[in-house]
Formats: sequence, C-alpha cells, structure tokens
Amino acid sequence: MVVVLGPTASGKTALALAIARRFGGEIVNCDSVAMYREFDIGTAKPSAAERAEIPHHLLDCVDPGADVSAGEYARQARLILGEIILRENLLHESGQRRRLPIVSGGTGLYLRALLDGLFPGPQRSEELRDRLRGRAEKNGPEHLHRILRRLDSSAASRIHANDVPKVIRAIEVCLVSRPTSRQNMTELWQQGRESLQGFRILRLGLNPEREVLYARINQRAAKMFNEGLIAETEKLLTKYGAQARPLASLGYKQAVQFLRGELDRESALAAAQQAHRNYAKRQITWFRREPDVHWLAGLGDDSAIQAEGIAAVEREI
RNA sequence: GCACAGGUGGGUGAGUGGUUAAAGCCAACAGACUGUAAAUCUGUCCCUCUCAGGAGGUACGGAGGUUCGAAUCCUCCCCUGUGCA
Repeated sequence: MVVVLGPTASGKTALALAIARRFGGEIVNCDSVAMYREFDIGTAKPSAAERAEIPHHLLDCVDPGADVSAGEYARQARLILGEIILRENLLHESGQRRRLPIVSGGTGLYLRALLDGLFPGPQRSEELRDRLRGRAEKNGPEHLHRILRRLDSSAASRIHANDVPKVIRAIEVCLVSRPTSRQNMTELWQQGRESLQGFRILRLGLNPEREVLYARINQRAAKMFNEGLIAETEKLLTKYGAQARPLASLGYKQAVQFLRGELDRESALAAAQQAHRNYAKRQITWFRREPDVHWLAGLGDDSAIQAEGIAAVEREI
C-alpha cells in the first residue's frame, strides 16, 4: 500500500489521485474532519467527478453530530484495507489489474493508529472526563497532574501539567482499567500495540518549501470563503448546533465567529489562514518523525512531483 | 498654521528616573504527541562570546542636555492621529 502524507494544502489529494489512476488504486482518507458528512468546502474533499472516477473510502462516513476517534478510525480503515485486498485477490485470479490501497491524509495520530496501532487501553469515559475537567477548572491544572503522578508517575513526567487533555486521558486510562487489569497507562503501553500486518508500505511525504506552502494555504482559504464556506457553516450551525465538534475545526471555527458577528469577514479569513498555517507547521513537525518516508520536495499538484511519486511506487511496490 | 494625543523589539502593547534586554499577547522558528488530534501543550525568540552559571556590546523616532544613573525629565527637530482654523 501507499501512504500519502504531508501538511494541509500540500497537494496530497492530487498525488493520491495520480497514483490511483496509474495503478488502479483505491483511496482511503486519513483526514479526521473529512470523515464528517456535509463538511465539504472547508475540508477540500475530492470532487464528485474524482470520487466517481476513483473509489474513495472513509469520507462522509460520520454524522456531524457524532464524534470520531483515532481508535474508531483505525478499526474502520483496517476493515477497508482488508476488503481492498480481498478484491485484489479476486481480480488477480481473473487476470485483471491490481487494486492498490492508497491512504491519504494529514491527521498524524490517525495514521499512526492505523499503521502502528494503539495501546490496549480503554475508550474514553465522558462522565469521568467531565468530572476531571471540573476539578481542573476549580483547582488548576497542577491539581490533576498531582493525581496522575500518584497513579502513574512515569506518565506524569512525560506529560506537561498544562496539557490538560492529555493528563485527563492518562488519568482516565489508569482509573478505568484499574478494576479489571490493575495496570496504569505506562504498564498498558508496555504491552505494545498491534501494528498493521500484511502490507508492504511506501510512505510518500509531500514537503514543499515553506513559503510556497504558506502562500498556497492563504490562497486556498480565501477560495473556500469565496466559494461558500460561510453558507455551508451557517447551514451546519442551524442543523447540528454550535457544539458539533467539527464546527470547531479550521475555517469553520472562523466562519462561525463571523456569523456570530465576532469578526468581520476580512478578519475571519485572516484568522482562518493563520490557523491553517499553524496547523501545517504542526503537521510538518509530526511527519518529520514518521519513519521511512520518501520525501518529495514540492506540491502534489506538480506533474513532476507526481511522476517522481509514481516512479517510487513502481520501484517499491 | 494653532491645540491636544502619540512615536517602544518582526507586529500589537505595558512600562513614565535605577532590581528593564524592556511584561503580556501575536507572528516566526524548533519540539512533544499511544482513543477530542483541523485538538492540546512545551521551548527559543537584539547581536557576539560562554567552563551554560554567566560575560560583553547595541537598543525604546533623531540630535543635544539634566542626572551617579534616562525608554522614562528638559530643549530643538522629524513623523503620525484627532480637533480647530
């Protein structure tokens, strides 16, 4: 299988499509927000024509009122990968061309959950989280961190006290799994994780120059605003309410602020562009650590880059 | 032209005689990330050395001055905003 990774707006969709056309590929989305139905403009999903041409998976598979998670993503993605392989074997017997799974997206944690697996910890418990959040608000983040230190000092030393969500998750893991397994998070981690088996994996990473990327991000965010992001957001806002999680994501968050009158249109756009740039920076940091990436120094829309990617697929797969 | 307000580090914006290389926020850069991840968090951020504790240099529109000591006070000049002409 091929994995196409890189920061937002680096052209992952275009590269994945080019590879899919060439090798009879099926694209498996790995962008968290693109999984939500009706979130279209702000997520830069592939067009209807592209989706008719090449099979796409894990797009539009979650209700906007629901929540996804890395674990849920990994489960579904592995299921789909299995189906693609099944299909390939059938086609192979009848002498037809192969089916190449192409995982494409920028959500680093989801990709890691798919490829490396997650540790065998419990799923989240909203009630517990609410209680912990309340305590953090009342007594400050240090308070929670002290609780974690008692439960799992090793995890506590790894997680900064100010990083409340991660501290909460660690406490949750310890507390929820204690009655049955009597293990804290660090001990559960040591059990290792179930990595994806049965695939030769080629990671193609898009790495355009920073200035080029940032300019592209600005341009694309402006295009989203011009092409109806605000109207789309308004529709989603009335249909699902302000608490719908994906409404807090890049672009949508700023569109909501505009609709509420907190920002004028120009400032909302500028804020959205900024948020996208900041996000891209974080993705770059994340993917730098990803092992065995074949880096392509340019945008995925560039035909020379696509040719380079295709050549790598031919060599490696 | 007169009156008032103001000019601070990449931006914004505190500071109004000494503990101020100058708060906070933002940007930028670097980093972390094992089920909210398009989330959340950390570090660096004037220059040059460094035995990493520090040492030196330059800096608050410009030029002078007062003072042991000035971003902070005084004088003149330049620029910006607002009001009156």
